[in-house]
Amino acid sequence: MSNLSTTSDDILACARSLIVAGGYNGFSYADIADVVGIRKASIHHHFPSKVDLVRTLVARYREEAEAGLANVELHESDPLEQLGIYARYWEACIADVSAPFCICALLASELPVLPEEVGLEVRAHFRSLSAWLTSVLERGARRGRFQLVSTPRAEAEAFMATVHGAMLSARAYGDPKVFGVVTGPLLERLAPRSLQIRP
Amino acid sequence: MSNLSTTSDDILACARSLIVAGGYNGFSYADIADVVGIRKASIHHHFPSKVDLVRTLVARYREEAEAGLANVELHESDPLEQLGIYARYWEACIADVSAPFCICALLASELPVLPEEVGLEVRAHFRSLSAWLTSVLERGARRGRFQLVSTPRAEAEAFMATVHGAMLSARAYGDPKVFGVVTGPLLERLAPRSLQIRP
DNA sequence: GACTGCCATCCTACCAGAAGGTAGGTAGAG
DNA sequence: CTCTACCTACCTTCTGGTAGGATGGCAGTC
Repeated sequence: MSNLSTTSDDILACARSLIVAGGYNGFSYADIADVVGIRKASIHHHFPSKVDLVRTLVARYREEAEAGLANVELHESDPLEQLGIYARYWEACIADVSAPFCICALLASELPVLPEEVGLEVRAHFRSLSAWLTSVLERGARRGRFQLVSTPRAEAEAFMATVHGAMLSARAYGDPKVFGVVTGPLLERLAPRSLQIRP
Repeated sequence: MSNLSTTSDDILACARSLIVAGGYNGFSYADIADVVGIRKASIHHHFPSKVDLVRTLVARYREEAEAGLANVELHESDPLEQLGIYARYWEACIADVSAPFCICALLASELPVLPEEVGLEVRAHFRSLSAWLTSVLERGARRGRFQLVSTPRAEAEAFMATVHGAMLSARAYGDPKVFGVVTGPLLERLAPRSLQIRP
């Protein structure tokens, strides 16, 4: 039933983990070929160029992310819990070795040398994530659930930046726990104990 | 008087800006040769291998950073102002095009594919910066200048993560102002208005 | 069912250029 | 005479990418 062969997905999954490890210039078609068990040229059949590969990869990542956030919205209505689910999702990803970094955050750091088409996708993810966080914070503030120091937009940007920075620190220290140490108080601060008891 | 020729410094400065743009795998000896106006082979005279080049580059960066922080310590005794100087330093770097990213933060994102020797220097910078921030926050808390939610160490990690994430966001949005939007409230939060009037 | 053409997948074999790096030489300063 | 800084010329390996062929499944048609 799947309209895309498993090989194509394997290539994408492999490229994803390679990008997570070393960014756009940190891997080659040969690396993917080795892991997937296919010849270099065969990858070009599925993705004519490296730009094609990474662009579709990031586009799909964005879709998944947006679907994930929509799902959070669907199953949890409390803004604080929504942010908690988001933070704990990454905490889990970083704790097991599966995906210890957001590929868009990683690629954003090399934006100046990224192919334009890839860069556009990366920027779009930032806008989309920031928009969601802003809406959550806005709603939370309206309901008196959050105690915001500045505007929802600014708080959203700060939240996103801290999460991304926490990923970086966890990687730098080689210690997954750092992520939780940084992001835990982040939620705590948005909704101090006094607000924890729901009306 | 300088025990290192200007060429050597030129190479380092050039490599630095190239790394800021695209990380370890984002530049080549040929790129440096083009900019500095020298042949590829001549770079090998100053830095036998790429690892040598980047290791000394990061080592020097660390030295400069530590000297800079020591200097802050020397000229400003107020902890809040110290953090302010640090934050505004980066704000200025990002605002003009000079150095819109901390090379250690950038390199940390590609840590898994970095040569070990370079990785060690990068990690060392994180530890050193975190130690300084911790000491500043500790002192500030003792003096009743800061209102800390968690331990000085945790607050320091959060501060550092947020600054790094703010660099990333500024780059992703292509808008230097984002850095200030994120880091401004960060200081504001540590020392609320009520504490601003010094005893 | 057998024949046929088509298309997707994967292959071997190749290419040009870029990568990091080496060998060996020259010019000038001390 | 030596040492530093730089050069030309070259090497190997990797890079993303191409050309063209083998295989094999799946229509449609007789």
